[in-house]
Amino acid sequence: MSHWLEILIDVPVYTTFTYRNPDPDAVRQLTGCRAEVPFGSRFLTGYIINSRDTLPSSCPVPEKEIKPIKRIIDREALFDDNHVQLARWMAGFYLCGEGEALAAMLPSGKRESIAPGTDIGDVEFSAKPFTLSEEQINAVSGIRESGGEKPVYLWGLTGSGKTEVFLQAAEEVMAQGKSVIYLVPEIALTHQVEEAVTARFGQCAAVLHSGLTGSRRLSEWMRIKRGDARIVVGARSAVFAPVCNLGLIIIDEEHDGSYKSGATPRYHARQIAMRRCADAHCPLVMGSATPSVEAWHQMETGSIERFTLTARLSGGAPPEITIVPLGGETGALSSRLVQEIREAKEAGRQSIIFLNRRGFTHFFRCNTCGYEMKCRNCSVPATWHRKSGVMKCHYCGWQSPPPSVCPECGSLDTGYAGFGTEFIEDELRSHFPGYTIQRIDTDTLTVRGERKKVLDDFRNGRIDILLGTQMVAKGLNFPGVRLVGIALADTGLHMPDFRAAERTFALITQVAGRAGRFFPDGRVLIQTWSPNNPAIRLASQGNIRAFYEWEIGQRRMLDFPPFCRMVRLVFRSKKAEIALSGATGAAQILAEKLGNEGVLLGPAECPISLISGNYRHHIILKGPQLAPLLRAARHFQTNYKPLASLHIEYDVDPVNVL
DNA sequence: AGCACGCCGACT
DNA sequence: GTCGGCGTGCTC
Repeated sequence: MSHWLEILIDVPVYTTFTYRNPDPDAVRQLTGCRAEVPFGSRFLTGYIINSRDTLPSSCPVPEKEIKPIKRIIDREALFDDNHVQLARWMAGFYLCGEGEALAAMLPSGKRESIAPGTDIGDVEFSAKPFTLSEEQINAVSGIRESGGEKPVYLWGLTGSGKTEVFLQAAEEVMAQGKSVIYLVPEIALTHQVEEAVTARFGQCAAVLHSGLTGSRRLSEWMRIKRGDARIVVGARSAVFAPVCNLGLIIIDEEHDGSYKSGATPRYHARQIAMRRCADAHCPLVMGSATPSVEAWHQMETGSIERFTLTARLSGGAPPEITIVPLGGETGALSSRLVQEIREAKEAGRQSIIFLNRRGFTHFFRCNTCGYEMKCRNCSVPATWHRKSGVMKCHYCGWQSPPPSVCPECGSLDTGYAGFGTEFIEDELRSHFPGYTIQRIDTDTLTVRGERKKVLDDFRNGRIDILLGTQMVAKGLNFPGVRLVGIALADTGLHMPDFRAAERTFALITQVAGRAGRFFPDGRVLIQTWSPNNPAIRLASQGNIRAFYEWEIGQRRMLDFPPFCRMVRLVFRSKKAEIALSGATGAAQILAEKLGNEGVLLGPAECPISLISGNYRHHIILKGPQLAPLLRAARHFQTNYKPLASLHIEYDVDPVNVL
């Protein structure tokens, strides 16, 4: 009966397209299905958002020139009007096309990049119903009573029992016939939560993340859509799960940066969750030991309800944390750290050594002329990987043989500096020849399932020292660990990014949480060049409140979030002049449109001015209210068409500004 | 985004 | 004389 189909397409244009329905008499629901459509000279996937008998007045094309769709892809609808409404809102909020927004929500959209992660963790909770502490009971009723009015936050250290509260709240909501979305930061952690959720809720659990194969993802999606699954565990994009009758969204490890999408549309799962929960009038609960500064500020000002969990349920005690100032030692491991590793082993216990930097050494430099080797395509140093014998770029993967003399001046007086995990591994082996030592980072893990084996070995005591990057920090719990050593706490500290302190603090606190969860004698050593830096000092004192007070003071003083909102525009081009002139021209238009409702910073080179051969300049719009910033950016976006060789990225509420 | 159309330099 | 560079405009 419907002759015309309104269709969204995943291209950066800001309109819907109208197509002819080749089979208007068929009785079949087309809205919510995908279709293959001719688009210019090619065929693309389109999303049917409406079907109607009269031609939409907005359609600029004469009736006879409207093309028919080629075929319908789906047998039953993938999405409904809620998704379309959400996509419309997202497109406005995140400055993208509606088709791009819808495509990002659906299981068949462009694949999100897969974050490197571990593929197994362990389960820190049992499947049985729990006996909850008083604090936990209060938190559960807080969630129940929040009724969607304001989000609830569970603030508590690792092991304080957040997960049990989440599961209890989920159970209550599901008992009322409603559905739950349970977000975790990365695929690695979905497995352990999935196991717990499946153990508790059986077949009504589903998983959704970009690591699943397309068909598996689609079948999980449809199970959820049909109401066969009522609790969904997943990473960022699971916030779009098509649950029937949404009753609760849980965001575990809320502070984690992977909730922010790194590609257009650059949405934040927390923002989407707030929107969905507000629409559904249902509770939103987040949890972390180290909340984002924004969330903390909202707790202080009362727009998020905080519940504090203090009890350490696993029977351990907070670890003793010691700062080891660097200097005066040769090598990467201080004698203090070496001594503590030995003592742990002699006590029959294990150590974890953490360093957030891969490779052997981070810099190659010439002591004569000051030359520093950089990636050819990116403005970042090339890292020496000794085992594979190459200099590598961690941004674009560029590789080059290591120079034997300075390529600039020919001097033989060259050296390496800035050690990585590979270097530490070497040093550990020479200090502890009889110990079993295992390194875990993206360089050592090539075979799928290898991580699980290494982590199982470690848990079962077959490894004395586990060494690695973030991978050893997130979500893992090992009963036998006595010592956690942070080889260098400073790595993220000096990044030219207003969140550097926040990230450093969170990372140290999270890593420290790996020690002493099951024994009262957990120890953490933090090696650093900056022992007096507030992020490091306060993390070592376990003084979380003091850190937020200090950091929020800094943000207030410098007028950064949460005291302002930001929209960032990145102009990139293979040609430096085009990136620069694009940004300069845009700045004029934007500044004029913005008026006095915000300030425009830049244009300036991005801190990482070249990535994969693209020169990058940016502009940051900053102001007390987001709406005027969005208006200015949207005005620019619609009225200004850049050269094809210039790419503009829009980032609303950016999480990093590199 | 991608792709075609269209107008100016070094090649069989 | 042509091949092909990438600037420009459009996609129902």
